[in-house]
Amino acid sequence: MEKVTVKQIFRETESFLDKEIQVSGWVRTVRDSKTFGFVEMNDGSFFKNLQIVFDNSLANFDEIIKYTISSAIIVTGTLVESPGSKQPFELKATGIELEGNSDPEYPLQKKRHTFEFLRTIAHLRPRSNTFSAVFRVRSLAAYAIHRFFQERGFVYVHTPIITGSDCEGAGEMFRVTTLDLNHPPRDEKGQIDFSADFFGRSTNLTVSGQLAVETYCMAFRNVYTFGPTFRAENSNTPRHAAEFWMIEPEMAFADLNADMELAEEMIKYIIDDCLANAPEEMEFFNSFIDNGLFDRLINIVNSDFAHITYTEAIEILKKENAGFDYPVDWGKDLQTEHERFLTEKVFKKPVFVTDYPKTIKAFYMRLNDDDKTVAAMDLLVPGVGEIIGGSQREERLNVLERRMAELGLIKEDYWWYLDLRKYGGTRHAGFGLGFERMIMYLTGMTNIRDVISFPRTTGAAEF
RNA sequence: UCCUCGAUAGCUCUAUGGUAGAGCACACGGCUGUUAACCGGGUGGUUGUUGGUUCGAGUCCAACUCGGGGAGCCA
Repeated sequence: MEKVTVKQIFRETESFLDKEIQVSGWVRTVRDSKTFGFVEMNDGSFFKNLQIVFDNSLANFDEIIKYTISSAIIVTGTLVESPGSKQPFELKATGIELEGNSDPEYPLQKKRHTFEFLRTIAHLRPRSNTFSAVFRVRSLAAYAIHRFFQERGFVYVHTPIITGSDCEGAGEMFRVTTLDLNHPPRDEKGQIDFSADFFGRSTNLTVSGQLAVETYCMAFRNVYTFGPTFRAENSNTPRHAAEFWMIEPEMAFADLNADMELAEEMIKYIIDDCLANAPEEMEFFNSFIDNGLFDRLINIVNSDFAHITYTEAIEILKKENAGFDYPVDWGKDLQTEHERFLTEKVFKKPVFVTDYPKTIKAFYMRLNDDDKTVAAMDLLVPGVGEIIGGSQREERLNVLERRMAELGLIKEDYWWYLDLRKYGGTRHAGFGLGFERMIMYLTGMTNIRDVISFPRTTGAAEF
């Protein structure tokens, strides 16, 4: 007898109709009557459940009607067209075996739970509809991202998780150490002596693979990283986690315009791919999580992203004067309320904001001819805000060294980074995409804790 | 870190300062095509913790703990 998955049954129904098959999975609910009953079963291969019909001709009928939610079962039977309107077919069971019982205290009920409660049972929540859909889409989106870059000849580079450079400059870092924290070795000044540490120096978890991937960019032309990053920021919001995944492409012989073209193409590719390959999940999100989701995503795919410079953005915001809590002034960074106003009220679609003042951006961003702004871009999207930050990098050694000096950075710490400008440096550009923020945008989920399997946030690392 | 809201049965939530409640889950009974099945009766409580006000506190006050939302920072 052929063992099949629920996904196969849904995708190739014709080849299984009126045939005897075997399926296995977990009970979602049992509805029983005096002489017959229904088991709703999910086998993990597919978002939707399979309805199984059984009656008291089965020897273990009395046990089956008592199966608890999430019991593991193996079912044999014939796939038939269903008289019910809620499903096209059902499995008429000739045998149902209990593989593993589920304790009656199983905490997931059939009714709705709050996401807050489900976070406390992060080991069980993938069995719920919402999380089944979220993590299936997360997997597909990751694959789509790899395919997008691989199809374009980008080389996937694994940059280190443990980094010896304490100069990535993207936020607070987690220290990595094997020193005895109760009795750390001290130098003559009484400072902790990290030369006695495992790596012979102070090390941290990476906050960005960008500087490292730039080195491979100068060898492979077009490259990308896709891996975990860590920020020890004490920020407690629905959009921040201490451990999250980031995609960072980097292109040689490319300027800021090419960078933005790549970002726009990538966003559209991921959306298209998930709509095509996870239609049931996306339908679920549109119906139960975010009613405007399809309209928004289709609008993104079909529209050209807007482009404005930071200076133009400031002019628009000053003219609109929409009662902002924070003042709008050239030289100050855009606040969340300003970003959302631009993308949600002014443009009503994704918008690239470019050419920020050099004083509010990182040292490696390429200085524009006006000597005041840098070739940086942020992509703002309705609902989420900033989803991508990128720039053309400063390839001119003397300008880069001058910028570092202005910001008080020590040249010797960046010796290998500066070497790239000495040995055949070229224009190059890249960006960073927060993977979880992309998933939030794709699914309509509003809390980052609900798109990471086991989220790590300030004060929370259960599981 | 700051501001703000919240914490009552396993879950989701009601309860004017005066007897602790419902739906779901769970166990039991009923029902010949159910659809988060339905119907019946049943089990289930240190009201987050500590202290205070009061004849009397789930309810009012204070601190703490945990959680949500907003802000800062960012992806």
